[in-house]
Order: sequence, then C-alpha cells, then structure tokens
Amino acid sequence: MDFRSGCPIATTLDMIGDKWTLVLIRDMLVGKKRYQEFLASPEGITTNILASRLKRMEEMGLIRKSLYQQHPPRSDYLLTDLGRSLHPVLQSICRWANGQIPNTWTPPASFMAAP
Amino acid sequence: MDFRSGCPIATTLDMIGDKWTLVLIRDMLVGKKRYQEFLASPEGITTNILASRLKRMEEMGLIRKSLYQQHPPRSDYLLTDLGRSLHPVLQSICRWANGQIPNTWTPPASFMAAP
DNA sequence: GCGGTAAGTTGCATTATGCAAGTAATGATT
DNA sequence: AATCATTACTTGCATAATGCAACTTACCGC
Repeated sequence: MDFRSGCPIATTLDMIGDKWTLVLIRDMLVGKKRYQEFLASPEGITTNILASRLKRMEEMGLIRKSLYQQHPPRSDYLLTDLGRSLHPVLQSICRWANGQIPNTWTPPASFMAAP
Repeated sequence: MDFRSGCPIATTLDMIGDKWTLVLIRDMLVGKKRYQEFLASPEGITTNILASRLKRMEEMGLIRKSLYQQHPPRSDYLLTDLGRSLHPVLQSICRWANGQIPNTWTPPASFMAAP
C-alpha cells in the first residue's frame, strides 16, 4: 500500500477512509461476527462491497477470518488488536456527531465508555 | 444531504468520509487559509477537487469563505466553529496512526495538545 | 430431488477521483 | 500599451470506487 504522504491523517484516510470500513469495525466492536450480520446492518452494504472490504481489512491486518466449522466452511470475522485499536477513533467520531449533528443515535454506554 | 442511517459513525462518513476533507481541515487547523497553500500541501490535491471540496465544505458549514480584498477578489477559507469542532477527531486519528503505523509524522505538539 | 441458507462472484451503471489543459481577472514589467 | 505572471478557478476526458441486481457454489434438512 502506498500513502500520499507521511501525515498520520492522510495515511489513515488512505487505509480506512472509505465509506464502509469503519462501519464494519463498528459492527465488530459491538459483537457482530458473520457475513449475514454485516449485511443486516441498517446502512445496507451490498454483497460485493462487503466481500471486497472484508478481504482488504484482512490484508491490512484489521480483522482475522476464523473458520468456525468445516462443512460447509463457515467463518467468523474477528477484530485483531490493530482493528480494536480504532475504538477510540470511533468513540471520538461518535462524540462529534452526537454533539454536532442532530438526530444521530446515541451509542450504547458500553461502547462509549470502553477504554 | 441524506444519510445512510442515524448511526453517528455512518453519518460522519457520509459528511466527511472522503479522501480530502479531513486533510483540508488539518491544513486549516494549522493556519493555512489560501487556495495556493492547500495546493502546496504534500498530498498534492488537484485544482478541480480542491474547488469542489471547498464548495461542499462551505455548504456543510465547516468553513466560511471570506474576502480579504476586493480587487482582484481574493478569499481566505476559515474554519467555522463546526469545522474546528473536528479537532479532537483529528487528534484521535493522529494518535492512532502514530501508535500503529510506522513512519507517520508526529504532528506539532500544539496540534496534539490543543483542547 | 427440492427448497432453503450462507457466502460469495459477475456484469453493468453511476459516481468519485485524477490528470492535464484552458480561462478570466488582475497586477507587475518593459 | 503590450506582454508576462499569478490566482482561482473550470472543462474534458480517463480511471477507480461504489451501487444494483442477478447468478453461483456448497451445503443442510426434508
């Protein structure tokens, strides 16, 4: 992956600055693990984007795919430490939106309080 | 503007989740104000994208265009309170990148310390 | 075999971004 | 006064990202 500059903001946007990656990390932070669970989220991601995002996130080391059964092959998608380390960024975004954008949902207290 | 959902994360991404908006807010937070200054940033934004981003950011109320001379008409682009309120989000992103992505630049202490 | 579910892939349309060149208004230089 | 340079754009076209819908593969239960 190559970055536009060494700026931490530009670099972060190059990695996760698309419309879906942080939404999926949000889902995983609140416990979602399966393809169908991600599809069921209210934003309505489509299957092609979901599949390509999961692949990229795994390549970047944000998530790990773990088979929970062999026949048929079924997987959970779990956050790695790197993926989980984005939690404070998401909290900060939620604080911003809840403070500045009317009618945004208040996340569960546990989501906002987590270290 | 319409949002994918009321989720604060999805909504924030709908507003500022593109490759350039936060880079421009970064520039403005460190004091850049003019078209040429934004063009000179190391990420290399092009003129068409810059013009369209400045327009959208003004429409969203993140920045304000202010004439600093009449002849020829020249403007500064200044953050509004709403735009400045993203500073903690940018700080949080910088903390993440500096901690997780090797070789990202360390922002000026004043940028990271600001309230 | 038949219907259902999970996890994708494929094809095509639309939107966003990138690249290069052009333009309008003005000021500065000769 | 004519030419040159600068600023702040716009325009046209190419490529990449996203969105939409349908199709596929692999299995399970009946």
